[in-house]
Amino acid sequence: MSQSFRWPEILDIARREGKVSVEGLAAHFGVTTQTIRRDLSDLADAGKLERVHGGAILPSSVSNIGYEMRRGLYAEEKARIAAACAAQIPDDISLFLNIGTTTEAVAQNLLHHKNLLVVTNNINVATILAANPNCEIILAGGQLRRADGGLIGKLTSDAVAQFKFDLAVIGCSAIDAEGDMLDFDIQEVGVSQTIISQSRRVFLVADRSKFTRSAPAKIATLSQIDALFTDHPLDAPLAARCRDWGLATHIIPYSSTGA
Amino acid sequence: MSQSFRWPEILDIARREGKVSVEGLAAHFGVTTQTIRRDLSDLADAGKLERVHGGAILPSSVSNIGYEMRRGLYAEEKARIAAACAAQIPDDISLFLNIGTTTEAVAQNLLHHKNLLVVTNNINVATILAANPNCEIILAGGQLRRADGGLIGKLTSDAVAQFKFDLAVIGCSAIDAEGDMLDFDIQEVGVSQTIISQSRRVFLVADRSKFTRSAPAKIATLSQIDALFTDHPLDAPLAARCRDWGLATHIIPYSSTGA
DNA sequence: ATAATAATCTTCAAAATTATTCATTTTTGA
DNA sequence: TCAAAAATGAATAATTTTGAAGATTATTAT
Repeated sequence: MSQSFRWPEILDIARREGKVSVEGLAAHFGVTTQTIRRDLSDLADAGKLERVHGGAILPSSVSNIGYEMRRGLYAEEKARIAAACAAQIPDDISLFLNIGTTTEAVAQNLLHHKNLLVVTNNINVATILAANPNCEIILAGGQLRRADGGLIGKLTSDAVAQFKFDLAVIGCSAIDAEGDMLDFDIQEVGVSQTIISQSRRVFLVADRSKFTRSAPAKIATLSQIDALFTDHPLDAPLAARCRDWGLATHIIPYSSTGA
Repeated sequence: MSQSFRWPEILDIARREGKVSVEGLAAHFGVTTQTIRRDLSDLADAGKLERVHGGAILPSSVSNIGYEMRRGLYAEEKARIAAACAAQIPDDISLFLNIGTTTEAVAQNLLHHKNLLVVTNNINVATILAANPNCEIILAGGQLRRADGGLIGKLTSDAVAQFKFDLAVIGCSAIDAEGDMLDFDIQEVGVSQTIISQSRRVFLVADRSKFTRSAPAKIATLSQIDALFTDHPLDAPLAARCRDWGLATHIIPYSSTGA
């Protein structure tokens, strides 16, 4: 079985898109679907791809696909929340950005900030902010979670504990009616708690979906947070609590003309 | 078999496009397809290309190291060195991979290894190996060096010091005639020394250019290394020393047929 | 569960690519 | 200049790849 001309390009597309379709490749190369099927089964035999009905996927990317899809949920909302949050972040500070697609969106909006010292446990945040030459980036160590590029574990907490931040921007998996911030992963909770304890101010970014979900592990209560950025007004009881706690709530509705 | 004046240009096109076609080259050079076929099979015999129906593509070890690195100096040598090194790495071990394009190429060749615990201070290595579901990845923390995605500094050394590795694969900026490994960045030297001290075995990967350069900071001597992977035979005096030290030297010449 | 639809596998002939051989042209070294 | 060596092009046979048609299997909708 010799190789084909198309193999490297098919693999390239697969690595970029996470998947390839028989139809799409046939159109792309101008050959019949039959030929593409032969290519894909050869590549699958070689262990480079995994065959599925209608195409092929990367052998590993099963978990990554979930992440890419999750990234799409409420993407517009996240972008607006992130822009509003970034607008409240001054230059010349030390800043922590933790795991989460919304914090990644915040990083995207910090590309023109000056003189930031950014610490993060999110490999994507580091990659995004590398494009900003006016900020120093420190990556906390830890075990890599493929699902979202997060770094977690004792190593992470230890690293975070060595800093003191002017500001931390964090996310969470869920917020319940009592105003408790929750997460799925107990290891991530430990890291988040360390972050909060090491930060002078804390911003929480959370799209509306977080208020209707639940998760098992408690990170902290909203009373420990300085500002909340979200896209939908809070229920009246929770809003009242937040007022009592002195929490600044920034509501950026989906329809608003964002910054 | 002497070489043709077309060879360098064919390789140049191949590196740029990833592939070359018999028809295209025949038109480009104004010769018959027959002549181009002879060129391509010569280049394939020399291991510089891989023949496919209708043309040729880069050898797989070269093509999957990515466009950016392919453009670099001694890119193919690095790819071959990396493939040979990865072939000597068993499954089921704890492994450290440090900064360097060659170690990144090694990571590329570890995508089908099983049950590895990989620790790295190279953000690119983490990204590459994330595609291997059969290995756990731990990123050492530290300050991000944009130039190469390396993580360096005290945070990095501290993180590394918490592990003990079955094997470490490291690179260096230069190797001098006395057999000393040298580097440009003093912070990176500290990390490398910690790595060596925490590893049961150490592999050094270094293309030929490292033997003709110099750098200010000393990492260690080759006597502390277990195996060296390079692409060009060592000078007689240095080779003699390495023999005395019991260093296993793997010479993978440019013309060899890659793994 | 069953039918309908889509995707895949199998087989085979047509088309394209390649290897082989040999004559011709070009280069090289005395 | 000449002869030997190398490179090229052309013709043919051998091989490989491709697309098409029908049978089989998987997925989806009712």
